[in-house]
Amino acid sequence: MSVTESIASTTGLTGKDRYTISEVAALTGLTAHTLRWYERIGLLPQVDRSHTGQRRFTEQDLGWLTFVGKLRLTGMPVADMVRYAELVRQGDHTRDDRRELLEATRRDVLTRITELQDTLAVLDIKISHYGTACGGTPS
Amino acid sequence: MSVTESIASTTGLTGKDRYTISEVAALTGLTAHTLRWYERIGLLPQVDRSHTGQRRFTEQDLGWLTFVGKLRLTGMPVADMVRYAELVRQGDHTRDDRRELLEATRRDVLTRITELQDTLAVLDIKISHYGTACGGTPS
DNA sequence: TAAAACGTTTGAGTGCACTCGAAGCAAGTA
DNA sequence: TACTTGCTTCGAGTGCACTCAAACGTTTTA
Repeated sequence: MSVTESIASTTGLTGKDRYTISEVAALTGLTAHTLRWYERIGLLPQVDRSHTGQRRFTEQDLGWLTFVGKLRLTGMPVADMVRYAELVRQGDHTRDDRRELLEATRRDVLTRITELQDTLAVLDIKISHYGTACGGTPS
Repeated sequence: MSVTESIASTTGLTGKDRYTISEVAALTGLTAHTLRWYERIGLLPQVDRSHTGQRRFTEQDLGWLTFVGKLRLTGMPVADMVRYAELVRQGDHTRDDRRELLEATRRDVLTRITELQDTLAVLDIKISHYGTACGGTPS
């Protein structure tokens, strides 16, 4: 979604409606290899093809990839993301499952934020020890 | 450090000063295999041995493992943790390097927290869409 | 038209962080 | 004494998420 928006906002247009694999690689930071792999495992829906069989990504695909990128940052396993993608493909009757999956993910993210803040506190303590000339062993 | 402290606070003693590998496994959640592997790669300092050659972990070791656990949560590669452990072993003249390493890690952690909060916002938007009966495709 | 740049597929390889198995020794228990 | 449990080492295996190679087809530029 945000990639789509940024294209729209920086070009003043809706943007092209078809992107080659190398364009998408440049936009997302993923490699072409990874994009093909994502499609193969079902993390990307069936990508449109040109008349010669080359991939042509839509803005929807870009939006989905941006979201997947965020999920990846949470440490969600690819298999779970594939599961979510499958639910989306299966249509409207999976809405409850999807919401639940997202809520579980949300809880995980909150936990991870807490863990990281905890770690941050430990790091600050250690760094402050180094800052002063206290000479303690950092264990 | 916190493991040591919690032992001290729950037993009212300083705690034993030597722990078997299975005790440490139970305390840290790591497997005995992993603990041996940590020592082998230099992530743990040389662990003391009993007269029969069995490992006897000290409270210092426990504290170090707790810290390593925190670093692991940040996604720091094991190789970097080994590097830090080496600096500690090399003594006081590596203090500056160590502080710098910790400060770089601190910056990484802050970045990751920001990323996660960003992801949280996206999740909240999506969840709110599911919460209301808006029927939009989540892409 | 020729060359380069980019695309396709399948299947195999890589790097990380464990994780396990096998073979064997040592201490404690019935 | 026999059994159980736990320890040792070494090297191989696992699961994840890519990552690459090979062989070939297509599109664009000079």
